[in-house]
Amino acid sequence: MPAASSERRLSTAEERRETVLRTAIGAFAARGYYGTTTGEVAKSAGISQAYVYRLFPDKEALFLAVVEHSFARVRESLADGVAEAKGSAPEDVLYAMGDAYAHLISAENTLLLVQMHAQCAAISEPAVREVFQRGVARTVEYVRSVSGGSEEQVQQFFAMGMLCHLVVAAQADDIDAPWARTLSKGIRHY
Amino acid sequence: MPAASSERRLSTAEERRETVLRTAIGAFAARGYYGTTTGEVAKSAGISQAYVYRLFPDKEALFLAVVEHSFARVRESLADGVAEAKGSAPEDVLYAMGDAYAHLISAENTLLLVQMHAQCAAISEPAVREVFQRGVARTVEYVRSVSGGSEEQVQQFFAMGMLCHLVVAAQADDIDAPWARTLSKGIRHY
DNA sequence: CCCTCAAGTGAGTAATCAACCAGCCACAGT
DNA sequence: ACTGTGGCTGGTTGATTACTCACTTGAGGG
Repeated sequence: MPAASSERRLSTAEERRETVLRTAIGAFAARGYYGTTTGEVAKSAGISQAYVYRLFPDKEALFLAVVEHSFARVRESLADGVAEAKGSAPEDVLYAMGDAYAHLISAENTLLLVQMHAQCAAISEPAVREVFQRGVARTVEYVRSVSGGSEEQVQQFFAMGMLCHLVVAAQADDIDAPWARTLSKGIRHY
Repeated sequence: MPAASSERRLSTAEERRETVLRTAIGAFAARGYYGTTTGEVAKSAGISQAYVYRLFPDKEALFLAVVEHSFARVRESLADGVAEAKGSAPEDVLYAMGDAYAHLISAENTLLLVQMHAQCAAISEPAVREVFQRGVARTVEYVRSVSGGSEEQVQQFFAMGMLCHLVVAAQADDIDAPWARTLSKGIRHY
């Protein structure tokens, strides 16, 4: 397919790389860095396993790209949230971002899962740790700057985000028990 | 098998099982369920890989035992904290438990790491999810009952706990940057 | 019609994994 | 001294893994 009208045309190899990236999020979401095979990634992208290695130098580079991509998507969605904030007070902006995040993780919960797995892999994979740190750093600074919230408010925002991870992993919102209700109280999910 | 003289004496096989359990925490802490081999577990316990399979039916059962054990240790340490609380108001008790937890994860940070990995493995391993749910449930109910805190207070307690996971994974307390200070603010570490 | 070149694959390889088995060895009971 | 038993291991297996390479296919240009 020739470039036709689009000016910023990617080469087809780069297109492939991007589709692999998108589908690989779904693959890594289930069992993380160690538990996901390059064969599964290939299958989810509809290409041969060998071709994964033409597009990415190795499994690690692939995973790093996936992690970076998912951090970027999260920040995008936070930005969408800001646009819908009811006011410009920190509380309004933070609330709107929380809402946007809640929408995101119910629409594409794979992003949430990849972030969890990245956090785990960061423990003993230095390259993952570096990317993870940068991702967290950028997100924290973004939230701080766009909301103008205090240190405590920003910290609280991320503490609630982490609580979401726990709620999802323990499937607390599918369970009707006091402990589950206590953990998920006030956490919106759509 | 005769009980010999001591009634409280464990059979040596069960002793072994317990030492394997303790050392396996360290092994799984690094790379989690999928990334840790039974050979590594054996090495950390100083036994042969084959003997791991005499003590535990399979890798999954071993990991489940490790997860359960680490949840139990966490609750133990929370209980220790309660004993040192300055008063009996929910705030006092919760603060004391937070302090005990902070001590625990700096003395044996492998526990924290195993909990993180269990949380990740819970996503796609039903057996792990079950054990993880039970562990979280018991801990939440323990914190609630012993502190007498409100739903919000208990939730807040666990949100801060989860924030600790993030801080550890991102090594935020080793980093001198605004984002890192914002995340770790008020989180005690010894 | 042939050449080129990039996209894409089938069939491997060497390494590693969980799990198993046959048996060694120290020691307790007789 | 003989024997059984439980703790423990070396050696192995079949499956799976990350990664490689020789090869095919198809489009475009001269």
